[in-house]
Parts: sequence; C-alpha cells; structure tokens
Amino acid sequence: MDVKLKPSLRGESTRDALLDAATLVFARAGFGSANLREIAQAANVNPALIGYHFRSKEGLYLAVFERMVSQMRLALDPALASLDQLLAEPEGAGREQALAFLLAFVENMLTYFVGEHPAWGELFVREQQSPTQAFELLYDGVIGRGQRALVSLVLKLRQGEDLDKARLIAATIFSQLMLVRLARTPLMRLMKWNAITGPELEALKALVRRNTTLLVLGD
Amino acid sequence: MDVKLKPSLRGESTRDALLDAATLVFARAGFGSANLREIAQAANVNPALIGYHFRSKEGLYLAVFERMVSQMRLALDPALASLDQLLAEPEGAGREQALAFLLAFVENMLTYFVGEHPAWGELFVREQQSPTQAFELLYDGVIGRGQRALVSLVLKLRQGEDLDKARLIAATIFSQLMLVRLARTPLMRLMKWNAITGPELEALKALVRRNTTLLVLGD
DNA sequence: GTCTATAGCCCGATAGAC
DNA sequence: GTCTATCGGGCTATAGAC
Repeated sequence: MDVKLKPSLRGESTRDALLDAATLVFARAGFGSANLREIAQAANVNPALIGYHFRSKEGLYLAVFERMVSQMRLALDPALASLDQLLAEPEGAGREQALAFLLAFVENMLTYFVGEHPAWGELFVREQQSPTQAFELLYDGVIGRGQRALVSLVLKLRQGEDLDKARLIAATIFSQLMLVRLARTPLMRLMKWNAITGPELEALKALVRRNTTLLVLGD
Repeated sequence: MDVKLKPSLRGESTRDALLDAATLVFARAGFGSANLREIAQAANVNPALIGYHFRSKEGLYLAVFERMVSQMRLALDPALASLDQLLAEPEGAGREQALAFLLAFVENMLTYFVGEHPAWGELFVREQQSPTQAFELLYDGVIGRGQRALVSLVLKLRQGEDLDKARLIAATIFSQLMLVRLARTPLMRLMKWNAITGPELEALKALVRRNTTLLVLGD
C-alpha cells in the first residue's frame, strides 16, 4: 500500500536541483554555450539523469522557463488584479493612484530582477534578444501581460493619447528596467561602482522613479 | 621586381571576406555558438585559412571588433571634435546648440545601429551584456568616449547638476538606444510591426527625441 | 531513479602538399 | 596563400546494469 504513495520524492529533489543549477548556467552562458555536465555537477547529480527527467537539453531549458514563469506570475498576477480594479474607475478619477501604481510597479520590477532574481533577469533579457521556443512561454506568461498593464496605465494618465504613442512610451519605460541587466559593465564603469547592491540599487530606483514620471507625464 | 610589390592582394580580399562573414555570424550566434566552418562557407573561403590569417577563433573575433571600432570612430571622432568646440563656450552660452547637438547625436546613433549597421549593433550589445576581451577595445574606442560626451552635454544643459545624477541621466539616454536591439521582438509584437525599416525607424527617432528632451531637461 | 560506459557527432586546430 | 585531410577533444544522448 505504500508503493507509489510518494512516487517521486527522490526524483522531485533531483529535478529541482537540476532546475536550480540549470537556471544559473543558462543565465550565464546562454543555451548554446551551456554545458550539461557542468549543470549536473553543480546540482550534484549524475549527468544521465538530465535525459531521464527532461529528455534533452532543450527540454531542460524549457522546464527552466516554465518554472520561472509560474513563479513570476505569483508576484505579477496579484498586481494585475489590483490594477484592474484601479482601471475600472471612471475616466477622470484615480489618476494619482495610477501614477503611484506605475511607480511602484517599475520599482518592484527593478528590485525583483536586479536584487532578488538576477539569473531570471538574465534569462529574461536573453530571450528577448535572441528568442527561442521559450520566448512564447515568457511572452504569454509575463511579457505580454506586463506590456498591456503598462499601456493601460499610460493611457489612464494621458487621456485620449494616440494608442501607438502610448505603446512607445510604455516600451521606453520598460526598457529602462533592463538598463542594469544589459549595460551592467559600462554603467558600473561610468558610475565607478564595484557592485550593484543596496546603495546602488537605491540610486537606480530613484532614477527610474524620476524618469518614469517624466516620460509618462511629459509633453 | 614585381615580387612582393603587392604582397597580399589576394590575402587581403580573403581576409576581408572572412571579417565580413564573421561579423554577421558572431552577431547572430555570439562567440561561443558561432561556427568557423559556417563563417568560412559564407565567405567562400577554405576553413583552414582562418587559422592562417587570424591564428584562432578568438583572433578572428578580436579582429572583427578592431575593424568595427576603427570604422565607428570614423563617424564618431568628427562629432566629438565639434562637441569640444561647443563645450569650450562660456558656461551659460550655447545651451540651445547643446540640446540640438544632443538630439542629433542620439538620432544618429539610432540610425547607425538600427538602419545602417544592425550587425554592429548586435555585437555592441552582446559585449556589454557579456564582456570578453573585446569589450576593452569597444570601451576605449567608442563606449567610453560616447559616455563622456553624453555626460558633458547633460552637464552643459543642467548647470551645477550633481555629477552622479548627470551620469545616470546620460546612462538612461544611452539605454534607450538599445531598446530596439535588445527588446526587438517584444517591441515589434506590441507595436504590431513586421519589420523595422523606414517608417518604424522614423517613429522611433521621434520617440527618442521626445524622451531625450524630457530626460535631460526635466525636474 | 540512478549509475557507468560509450556511441556518435561536431568543432577548432594544424600538418603537409601545392 | 591556399587546399585536403585528419587529429584530438568535448559535447549530447542513450544503452544497459543495478
């Protein structure tokens, strides 16, 4: 009777260990340059188990994104739900709350990708730059939703704005968030920073708040 | 007497063909995933000649960046020279010209990387995201100079501004330019574009002008 | 589910003829 | 300078024992 009661307790833990290690290695090296032996070693797991659990390198890569997207949605979905409430208010009302919401939204994304989950930030950027099959998972799960949220907020704050212009403004706000991931090295040289931890992150948050306010309210 | 008069006419042309092909392949695949046989085939050249002309894959990669940087400087250096003249004017004078210069500068960079040399734009972004030895060539040749130029312009337009804040504003302006390279796919989906050619590039130029003006003059 | 062992492939580099 | 041929190493995937 105890057979199959916990059919995969051991399997689950090696699966998770492989996903953790793969997240880091794929983030650093990208799909093509990542090495399955290295991932297995970092996970303290036999390399052949990758084939057993994920079928192939590509299967492992996609599983990393599936888990990442579902985790991201735990943070994103509640925010989107409260945004829907905000947007339900009549046209002219709630502009102040909309701005506050927008600023909190971008600040949280910055903290999330830079401070809390840098490897996810890397994977996120890599797939946008060189999309693979995993891009669809990302787009359906978080990118598309995030874009629509930003566009809605921009429209709420700029009543009657042209839709294309609102979209471009939203895209600009979004792109700022990747400044740190993308241009990390030149940024650190320019600022004479040795790392991006507490104080540097605070400076970036203040910058992003300022920029976002200007971009969404300006002209 | 005619021996050695043109010591490398044939060699030069295969060298150039290899550099042209390598630029495209490295831009698309990155250093690690690029394939020397594919490069040789695209250049219509025997694969063994890569070793002869560039010693190794890494040698070829660095040669691509050396050529790219020297070409970029042909466009950048005259602009920086005229900027020096502008900056030589007394503190309060020349603000209008400074803004015009800044807008022309970012617009030209956008045209350069998006419309004229997309592969260079790719290589440029890749090295910032994952720096290798080639990053030093880029930084000394163009990135560092470009950063300093942007910071000078920001300071000229915001007299007495805190240096760190001026640097961060300059970095933001710079990051916009990479929006297209970095977030090409999600941007095109959001805007429902099929390609980024004439009209789309014009829309982006207008956006970057607007954003830059707001970012450099705001609050 | 996990392990060992290895098949089979692709890649960068280079020796050596021309 | 260019070509053919190949070496040696590293990679993913998998067969088969436990």
